[in-house]
Amino acid sequence: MARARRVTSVDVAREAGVSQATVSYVLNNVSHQKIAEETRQRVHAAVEKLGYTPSAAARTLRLGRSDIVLLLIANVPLGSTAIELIEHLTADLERHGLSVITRIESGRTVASLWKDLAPAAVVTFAPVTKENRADMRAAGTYVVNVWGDSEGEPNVMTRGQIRIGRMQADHLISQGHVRIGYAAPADSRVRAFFDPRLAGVRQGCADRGLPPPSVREVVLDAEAACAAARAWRADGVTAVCAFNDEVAIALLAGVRAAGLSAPTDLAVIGVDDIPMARFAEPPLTTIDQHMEAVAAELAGAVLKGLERPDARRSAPPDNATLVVRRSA
Amino acid sequence: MARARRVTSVDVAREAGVSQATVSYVLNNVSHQKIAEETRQRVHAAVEKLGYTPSAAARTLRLGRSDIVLLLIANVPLGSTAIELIEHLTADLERHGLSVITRIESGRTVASLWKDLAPAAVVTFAPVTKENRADMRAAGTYVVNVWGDSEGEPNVMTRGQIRIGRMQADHLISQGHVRIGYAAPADSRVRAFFDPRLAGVRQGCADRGLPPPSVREVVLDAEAACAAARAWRADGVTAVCAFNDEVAIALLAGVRAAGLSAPTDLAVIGVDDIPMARFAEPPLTTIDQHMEAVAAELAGAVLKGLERPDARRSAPPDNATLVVRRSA
DNA sequence: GGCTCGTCTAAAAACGTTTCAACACCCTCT
DNA sequence: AGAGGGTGTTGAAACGTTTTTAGACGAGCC
Repeated sequence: MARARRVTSVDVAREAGVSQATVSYVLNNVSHQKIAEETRQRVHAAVEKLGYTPSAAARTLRLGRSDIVLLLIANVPLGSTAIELIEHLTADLERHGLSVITRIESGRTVASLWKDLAPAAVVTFAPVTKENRADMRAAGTYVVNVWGDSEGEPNVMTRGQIRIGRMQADHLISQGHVRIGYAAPADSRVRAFFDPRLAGVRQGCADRGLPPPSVREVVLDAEAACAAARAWRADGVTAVCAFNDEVAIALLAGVRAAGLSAPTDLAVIGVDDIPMARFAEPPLTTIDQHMEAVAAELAGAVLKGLERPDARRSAPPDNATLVVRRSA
Repeated sequence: MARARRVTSVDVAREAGVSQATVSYVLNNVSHQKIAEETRQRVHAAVEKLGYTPSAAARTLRLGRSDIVLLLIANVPLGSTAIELIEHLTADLERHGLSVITRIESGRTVASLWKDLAPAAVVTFAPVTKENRADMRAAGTYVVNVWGDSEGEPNVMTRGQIRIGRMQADHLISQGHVRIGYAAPADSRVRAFFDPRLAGVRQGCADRGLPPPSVREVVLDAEAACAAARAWRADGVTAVCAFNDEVAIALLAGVRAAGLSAPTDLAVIGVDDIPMARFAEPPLTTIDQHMEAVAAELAGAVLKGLERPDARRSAPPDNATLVVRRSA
């Protein structure tokens, strides 16, 4: 038995007793073409009756562009926070007819995939070379920078991430700490988020007239973390902002290993509020990001870039909350 | 300035002095059509010279199927193990001209995305309804089941995951434990991997004539884990296989909270060897999965399903290693 | 009535592939 | 000498959209 032929727009046209062109006009809500209300109804009825779904391939071929938004993600573990962000972003854009697709990237294979998909937009959570970005733009793909500072190009997430660092610093300072440390991740793949957060901490210190934070890398290893804790103590640092909860937890382990205790000897604050933060010894004080707000901002940027009429860019003021436990 | 026109196969044909059909035959290595070696060379030279890349959209339109492999992932945190699996799978399939794309799925929107992409294959790390699977198959998409038991349909990963559970049990038994427990994850979204691993543990116990494992859910919460630890002790259980390292670490926290100590009162073994396993108190004994082997097996299944000529299915015998630390 | 004008619909031309059917050409066989 | 059978190549027809261009129709105006 032959595979059932696909329902095409010409079938719909026949069913509705109109031409293929009219079907297209109706379905795409073309503005420069007036369609009689009654015709419109008939077309929609036919679509419904036949169960018509347009062929994305044909559409892409004709338009030279698909309805796909490509999310490039670095090959780094994705915590529940990241997953949540992706999910909200997917849902938000889906609502506007855009299909979000993610690609875990380690190498330089972006180009070929991009050519294959001809996506409407690319969101870069992973590093993309400047020339790749230029190529994409030249071909009409809208590129949203999330990764790194992207050499002067605007970066949507930066502002929010600075605020996160700022909140960390503010909390520690409000507890009376004066000499602040910053625990950087050893994994360079997460620099994208690390830089702005550190900037936020710097800002926080500067605004209160405190010395800039003392930055150290904390490897996820007990001895290394222990050494770092000791070094900070030796510098007179009494509280540390950690890049995220994982780093914070490793550091807490180091603190214990050094025979010190948190928060009296060294206070520690993380970011993300991962499930395990509760089990840390002591339970970890941290910053909980509101991913639906972050996602909404990102989705807004994409829609604005695509010049969708319904793109309303609402800057979310409250994208994070402080969760006070016992470590700071 | 008008956007530069795309280089098409007709340009290549003109440059090489042959017809479009010939270009297509050469580039696709069509078997039923003989091509003179000299012509073949000319075509390749022209492709090179003009920098021709075929339009995936046109190809998809014509063939009704794209070169995309869609990875459906549950909206669950992806540890480095999972990321590694995805990366290897991507690389493996890329080598065969297939583009891997992942989709983080929480809802039922698979269908629309699938229709848009017309992927060659779908790999389900997330639940997909039976009828969705049937639809896809009917449309010619090859579906690789990874999630759950999929109602009798073959599942590529099951065998390997059973082996993981088996290894956990074997280690504990070799240490002299007789009454074994199984710490199940509270998150139902990971059942796909949970069921077969538990089956492996059951098998291990049965083969040595031991009673079946006592299964308890361990929520990622200190008190809950503490209660679970006590309950197991009360049942005479002396060692527990945890679904993964996170569960194991939570359980270890529970053991400490209960005033017990591992491994003397309760031995614990995990799966995955996540970075944090080293910091657990005591350092966690666990199973390290070899993701390149697992990915290779998965890639083999996909290629076999697509009937690619170069699909060689090598069953990897050694997909995991025991990492002995101090918790068991 | 003839004219323009506005509103609506339709025919047809792309978009860039793959593949069927046909065709030249040369060689061999009867 | 003509038929038959590979070889290597090609023209043209799909695939399912969107969009341009043109046309039909009725109404209003001189």
